[in-house]
Amino acid sequence: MGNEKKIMEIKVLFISKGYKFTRSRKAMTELFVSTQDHLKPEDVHRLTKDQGVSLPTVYRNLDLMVRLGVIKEIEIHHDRFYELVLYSRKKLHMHFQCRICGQIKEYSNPDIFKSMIDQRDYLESVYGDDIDDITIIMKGTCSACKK
Amino acid sequence: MGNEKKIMEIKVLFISKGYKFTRSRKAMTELFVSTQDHLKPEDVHRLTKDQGVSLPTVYRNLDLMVRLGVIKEIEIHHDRFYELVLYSRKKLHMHFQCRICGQIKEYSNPDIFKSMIDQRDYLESVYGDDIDDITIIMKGTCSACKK
DNA sequence: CTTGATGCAAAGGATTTGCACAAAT
DNA sequence: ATTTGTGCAAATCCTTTGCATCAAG
Repeated sequence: MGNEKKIMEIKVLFISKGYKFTRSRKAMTELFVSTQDHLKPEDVHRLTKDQGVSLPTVYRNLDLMVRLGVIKEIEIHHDRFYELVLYSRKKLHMHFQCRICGQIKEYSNPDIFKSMIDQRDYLESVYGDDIDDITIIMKGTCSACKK
Repeated sequence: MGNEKKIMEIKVLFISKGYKFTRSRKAMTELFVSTQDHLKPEDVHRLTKDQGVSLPTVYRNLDLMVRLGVIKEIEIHHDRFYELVLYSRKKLHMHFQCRICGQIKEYSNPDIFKSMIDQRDYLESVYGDDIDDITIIMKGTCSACKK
């Protein structure tokens, strides 16, 4: 799906829930749609402040976009990161952070995903809980830093 | 293994790495050995301050105990929790937090653990990274709150 | 127009640090 | 005796909030 179409759909989502699609929200939406990176609040601010977005507004809209299901928050090593999830259709996120270079990458392997879903179903039946979100954070040494 | 023996082994670990086994570290060690709970820094402080442990010291020693591998930190919903891991022998931690009551519980199911280890080995071979730690955080509605 | 959103500045809360003193080896 | 650890108070950092103003629908 093209970025323009995604942005338009997110705009409609905001409006359908009674929120305005303001200049700030447009700038943040465009940012998340156009990057694969995991962004900290300060990153979002750095990349949108030339469009007049203040830091409190970044925080307020990150919260809102999480509640709307546009982006997802993950916490690693005392930092918050946000990434677009609206089009990921999966409720399962698997990240790897290298202890040396600090870089975060996402593992998205269909076989593993399928296996994790099976495991979720099994855990639900064993413990009786409803599980609606799974975040997996792995740490270690990345292939580049191993050399 | 008895708690006394664990405490003694942790004491030896501190000393073998050149750290002193002070009153504060003893109090914190005894606390973690004697509870199954996931404790926040403020919890640790509340439960040790009558033994004269200050909040900065709690933070300093939590960091140290993580580095020594005595305890592990997990971050959920903007909170830090710590738990004893020295005797858990597993490098895999699976937690569930209920969105309603906020309670955290640990899933420790041997079948799932074995399956996750297999998946880790597979991911290492596919991506070429060394994975030494896996934290899984699941969210949803717990069996008690579902009723 | 009307309501919600924003910027600014200030407040808040958790975590960290400087330093003189205390305590463990 | 020597070196590390600690308490206290203050500083720092990230995040949130109050409020007057602005702008989207």
